[in-house]
Amino acid sequence: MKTSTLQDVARVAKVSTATVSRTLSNPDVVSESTRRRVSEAVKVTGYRINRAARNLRTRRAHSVLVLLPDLANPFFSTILEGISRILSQQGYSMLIASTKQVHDSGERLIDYLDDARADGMIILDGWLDDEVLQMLKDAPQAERVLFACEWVDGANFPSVRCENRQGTRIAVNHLYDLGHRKIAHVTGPETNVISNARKDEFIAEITSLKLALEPEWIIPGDFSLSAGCQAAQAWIALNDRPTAVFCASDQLAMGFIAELSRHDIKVPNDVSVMGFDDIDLAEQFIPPLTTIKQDRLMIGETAAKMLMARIVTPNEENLEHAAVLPVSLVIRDSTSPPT
Amino acid sequence: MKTSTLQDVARVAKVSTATVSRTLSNPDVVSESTRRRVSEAVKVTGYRINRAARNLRTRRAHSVLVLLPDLANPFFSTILEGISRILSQQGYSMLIASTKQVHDSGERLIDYLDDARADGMIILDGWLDDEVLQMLKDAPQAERVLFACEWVDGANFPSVRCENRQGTRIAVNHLYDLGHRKIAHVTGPETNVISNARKDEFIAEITSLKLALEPEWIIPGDFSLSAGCQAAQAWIALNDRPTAVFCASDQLAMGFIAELSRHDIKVPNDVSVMGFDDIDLAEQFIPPLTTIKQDRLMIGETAAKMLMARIVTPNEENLEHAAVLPVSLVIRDSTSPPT
DNA sequence: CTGAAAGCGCTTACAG
DNA sequence: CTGAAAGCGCTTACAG
Repeated sequence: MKTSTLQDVARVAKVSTATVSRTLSNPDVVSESTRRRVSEAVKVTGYRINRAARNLRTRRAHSVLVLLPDLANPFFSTILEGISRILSQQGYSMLIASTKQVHDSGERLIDYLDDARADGMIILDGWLDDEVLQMLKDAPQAERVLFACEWVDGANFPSVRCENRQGTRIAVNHLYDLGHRKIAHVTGPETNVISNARKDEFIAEITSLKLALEPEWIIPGDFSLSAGCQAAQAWIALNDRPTAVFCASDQLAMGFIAELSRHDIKVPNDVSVMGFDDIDLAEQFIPPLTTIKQDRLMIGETAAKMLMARIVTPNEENLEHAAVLPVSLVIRDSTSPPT
Repeated sequence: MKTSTLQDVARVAKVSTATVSRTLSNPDVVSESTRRRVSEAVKVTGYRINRAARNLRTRRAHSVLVLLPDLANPFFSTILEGISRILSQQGYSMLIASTKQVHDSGERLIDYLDDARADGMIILDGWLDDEVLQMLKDAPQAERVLFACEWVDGANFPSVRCENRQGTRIAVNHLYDLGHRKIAHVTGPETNVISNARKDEFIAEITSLKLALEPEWIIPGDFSLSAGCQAAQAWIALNDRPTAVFCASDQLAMGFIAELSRHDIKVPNDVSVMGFDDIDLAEQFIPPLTTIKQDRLMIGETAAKMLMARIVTPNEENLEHAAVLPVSLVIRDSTSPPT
């Protein structure tokens, strides 16, 4: 049972391959009777288009690369779901790679675009080497590279992100409204744009609320569970402990709380803790986590739509260049008035 | 800056395209001096192979589809990492799709193989329709379809899975050794092969240990957090509550514990609870979860290696057909002797 | 509305 | 060791 080609269909339908091709991709331009004959022939032969051939001919890979920092990070799964939904609607496939593996295999990221494996890429990694970044920036394909969640200050890549600063203000004000006046912040990684946006806005908002802010109340972290544990130790060691802690990610908050619980410190009774992201587990955590929700499905869908627009109509004038999506406060049980 | 082709390289190196192609794919067959000239020309022209062209010519997609039930499920991320590692070593790309999206887009799963989008597929979804399954089974491409974690009773697909039955015995005996004599089981989905393997073995082991087993002690679930919550309510409602509960997944166990904590029932003081899988969060959960660890990285790597062997040498006689990987007991804080 | 023909960029027998 | 040539399976101007 060899797979049949356009030729086979053409022979059975007694038309040219050109006509079969048209019937399949643009049925309106052929006559009713031709359309019927071709569909019949397609059915009889069990024809499936050969995408490798179509890709070569149309100079399109019909696929998009999604670059993750780390495949094992569950933060990204819902974003992938959103991306994949849009791509698959448009007949595109989703290729996945992690930065580390691309690097280890000796490839350059730009190769994916150059060698016709992908028509564009969505980068979810804020940790690209300057060298890699420079290479992307200089390439003519740069306009088919889009950042989601992360972005690059100074570079002109299209991007999708959430309202990091507004989310931070909402978080601080939630704690303030509960009555907290001494609020600490556990940051994400020092050199990360998201992390810095949240940290800067945290400081700005604390200042504008005229609250005290000791330098030790900004506790350095890196978005991970284990950094959250370490941050908790730092908080425990403080003489003058803030009554509330705003963590730059849910994972940080969970690690923070887990470590506190090992020291018999109760959340929210002894200290209020909140996160950022609203990952799936935030709701099931004990206590369920108060956090700032990012709509990750929408981030994924928006990123895919913006990229597809650039792929399909590359020279369009008014392409959306940046989307900043709203966030919302989700109040659960890890925050309460200070006691 | 148009991308250059083999032709361009050939022109610069003053050889034929055939020679350039050989130099790139099989350097040993060309002369030293040719090799130098060609590499030089490749550098000068910035040549990148066009994979669409190569794929068409070699009748290989150089990519593998990984099918997930649900992109948003973090259980799979480490498996993907393992798969991707092996694929990328061999110059293959990883395509990701979810069963639902394939279905919604009106495609058939087998199309991915038929239309030259993928050379093989790894299925991580145990929920395929009978119809879809039948179509895969009958297809000549069936030998390039491999199941991982999940498998299909009766069908002859190659598969990779962990020692579900042995893991279950280890779990039951861990609880038994702690002194528990009344042990409940929260199952996975009713029609799932993994779930049933674990349930059947649970019953067998309880029986062989000559322990009591009331019908209500087998609590139906479906691997999810929320099913775990419901199972906890069922357990709470029992007159004669088992002192230990073996859950068929970590997510179930976490939901179970979360719900108990809402009712002020302490784990492990009031009841011991353990899971299965050892997902990333098991360690950070409160209390850290005792569980049976599946090495998901190894599952992914093994699956990819087995599939690649079938793709590269399809007619090999002694291809490995099934791999069953070991599991191990990870003792943390959610289990203790009964009080 | 339809067909003949060129060509996308490679690889690979075949011949030398 | 190397080259000329065919061909993978499509799509798309061009001509009618």
